[in-house]
Amino acid sequence: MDLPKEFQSGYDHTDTEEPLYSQWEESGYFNPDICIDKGVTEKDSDPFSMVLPPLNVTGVMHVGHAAMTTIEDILIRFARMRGKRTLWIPGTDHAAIATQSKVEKILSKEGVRRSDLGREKFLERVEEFAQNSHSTIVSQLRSIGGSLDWSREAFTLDEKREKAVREAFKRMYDLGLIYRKDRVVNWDPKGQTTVSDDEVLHEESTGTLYTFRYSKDFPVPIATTRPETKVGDTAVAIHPDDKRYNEYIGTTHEVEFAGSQLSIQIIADESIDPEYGTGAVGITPAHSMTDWEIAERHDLPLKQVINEYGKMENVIEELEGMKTKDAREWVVEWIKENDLMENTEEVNINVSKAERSGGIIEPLPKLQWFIDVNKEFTLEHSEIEGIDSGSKVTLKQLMASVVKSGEVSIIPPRFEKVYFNWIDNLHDWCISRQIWYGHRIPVWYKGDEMHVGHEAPGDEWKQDPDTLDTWFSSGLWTFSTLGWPEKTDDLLTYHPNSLLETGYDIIFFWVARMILMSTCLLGEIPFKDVYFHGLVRDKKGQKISKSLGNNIDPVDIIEEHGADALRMALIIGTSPGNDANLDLDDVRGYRKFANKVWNIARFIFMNIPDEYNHSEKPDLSVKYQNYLTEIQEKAEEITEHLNNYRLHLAAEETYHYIWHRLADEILEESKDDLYSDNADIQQEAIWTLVELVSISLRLLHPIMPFVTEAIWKHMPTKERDFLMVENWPIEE
RNA sequence: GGGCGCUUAGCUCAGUUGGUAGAGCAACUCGUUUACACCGAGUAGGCCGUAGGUUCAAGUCCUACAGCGCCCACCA
Repeated sequence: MDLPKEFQSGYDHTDTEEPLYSQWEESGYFNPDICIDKGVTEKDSDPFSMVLPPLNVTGVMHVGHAAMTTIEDILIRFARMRGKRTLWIPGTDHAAIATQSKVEKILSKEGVRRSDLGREKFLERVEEFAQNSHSTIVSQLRSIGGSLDWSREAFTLDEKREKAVREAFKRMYDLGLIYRKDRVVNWDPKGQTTVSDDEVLHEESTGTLYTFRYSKDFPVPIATTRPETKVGDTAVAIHPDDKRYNEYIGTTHEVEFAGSQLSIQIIADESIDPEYGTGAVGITPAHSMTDWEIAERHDLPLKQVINEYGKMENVIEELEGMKTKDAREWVVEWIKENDLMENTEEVNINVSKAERSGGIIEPLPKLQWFIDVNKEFTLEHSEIEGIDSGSKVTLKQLMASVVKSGEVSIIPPRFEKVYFNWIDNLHDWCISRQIWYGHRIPVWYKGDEMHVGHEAPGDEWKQDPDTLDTWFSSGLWTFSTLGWPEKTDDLLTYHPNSLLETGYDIIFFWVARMILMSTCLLGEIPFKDVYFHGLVRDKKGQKISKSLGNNIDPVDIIEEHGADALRMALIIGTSPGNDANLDLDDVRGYRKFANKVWNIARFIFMNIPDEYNHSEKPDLSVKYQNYLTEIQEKAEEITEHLNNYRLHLAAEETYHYIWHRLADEILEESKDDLYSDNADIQQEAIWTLVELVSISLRLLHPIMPFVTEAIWKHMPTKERDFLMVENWPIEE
């Protein structure tokens, strides 16, 4: 066969990949409905659905995103070729705090603060920024070859998702699961907002543990690392069995400490460790989460002495307005001057910081919105294994049970432990934020009246100024992208999702929250399988970070070596849940592989006789029959690997077969027959080789879609217009 | 304080259910005007972290230990 022009030399990804992606897109095959219309997918075949973890509109993609997209695209293409109704929904996440602080940083370079602009103007700037990021991200997803259904693209902050958010909020409020209360929250003084427990990072550090008494006649010494908060104490707690102090339980003492009049009750609480410090803890209900919980149990009064800016308040004049750090020194001095200090000791402490802003968390009492994870409610409708419709459940129980029963299965399974451990320690989720970018809390106030719903009941009603934690809307993602709360066909067909593929770093933030939302609101699991991939590190195994300057831009790699090569490098040598290193030498190697595949096909096509008809199968000698049996077995193995999410093994097997078996051996062993004068022998050889390359290309397509599709255009065995919708070599 | 992962060829890592070790890269030798130098043929290189145990058989299962890394946890 005469080779077409583009086939006369080596493979060049630069003039292949972009046009191919456009052709795929124009074909409509990324959309399962069109696949059915065009007859490449059976109307009643099994669905296979997945969402792309929505990418934050904070910036551009990095190699980690490229790896994620690659893994998902491989599984999606595999499912599509197996004839499933395959849906993969793209989307972006507004990433509230992250995006807002990014834009604030940009503005600060212009010398502008958000308060200078006001809410509306500021939000315009954020949206402009988000829009730009979005365009970049979308083009990056395309360049990697992601076969996403763009017609269903979603954004966590678009109109449809807003509807879902408000509906979810209202339903959970009506169930009593969302409540508004004054309680101690993680306050980030730098970001000027609350954050959830999961957004707080604990850093090891050293500090001083001060042991002292409030006053000379106070019966028990206490120990603390934060003396400045002690002006807000309302109790001292001891263990009920602690013989040293239990005669004082139930007594109240009026003391004057650091200029403040304190009324200290001595109470007994099981949570106190008699071994630590003095065994007596000064309880500061307003400025410590655990103290607040103790205070709740004992109905203790609360006294706030630190404000939202991390400064002292409600204290004597000398301290008023002082930063906590300076106040600590002042109070320590006061203790010493009054001869109350009994001991000081260097100890390890944890410093709690806000994940995004780096601000040091100040626990403060604030009126906020929460999701109650322990409250019992009636799950009206349930399709969850082991939980009947109408059962009394808590969110914690729901979250635990679907994983315990195996209805949601986690890969690799070791992450189940991590998940359960998180649930065991779970507290109510603070969902309100004081930032501007995000879903406004769907609650309106008029005087003492409150309305929860989709819109304001009237003109005089004022909406809550706060916004929702970004993970509230992300938690709805598996069904908000399918049209919920409408009962759409998509929702019926594609929910629960078949698979969720994401990084293990967001197991709590996102995976757990999706399970919470879906089980609660739909009475359904959000997905059947969860596959966790690891982090992508640099060649030396170092974490990729700006400060190390080892950032690798996937777009640069794609331009230089091609998306296929990058995809292969990101898959081979990795295993589920483990971090992987990306070495550019590997990418170069796989680029060679793409060229190799190209040349294998070129060689075979060159040797196809002009009047060739592949449907006329010749009689095959044992040698050629064996080649076919062998590839069939290979294909079964590879299929098995893909079915079990062992992508790295599938890729390796495919690579190895094509290069070192098909090219190095089979092609060489067939050359004599190809050049034979005997037409039958020639026919036998070429027919088998065409068959082998046809199967090979189909096996390789999910992993290296571009080069395989480019070759497929010239395949004599082609049944459909694109390889991406051809049948997988192994039937289910 | 609790939990998890890793430790296998010079480097980076695979090794699904236990059957006397694999890949890529690097190195070395040789070859090639005939699909591909983005090539081929070949060579060398490993008490599979340490110590025990289970088993006919262990890189693979169990126990302990060590080094490295990670996650969770507000001992005030």
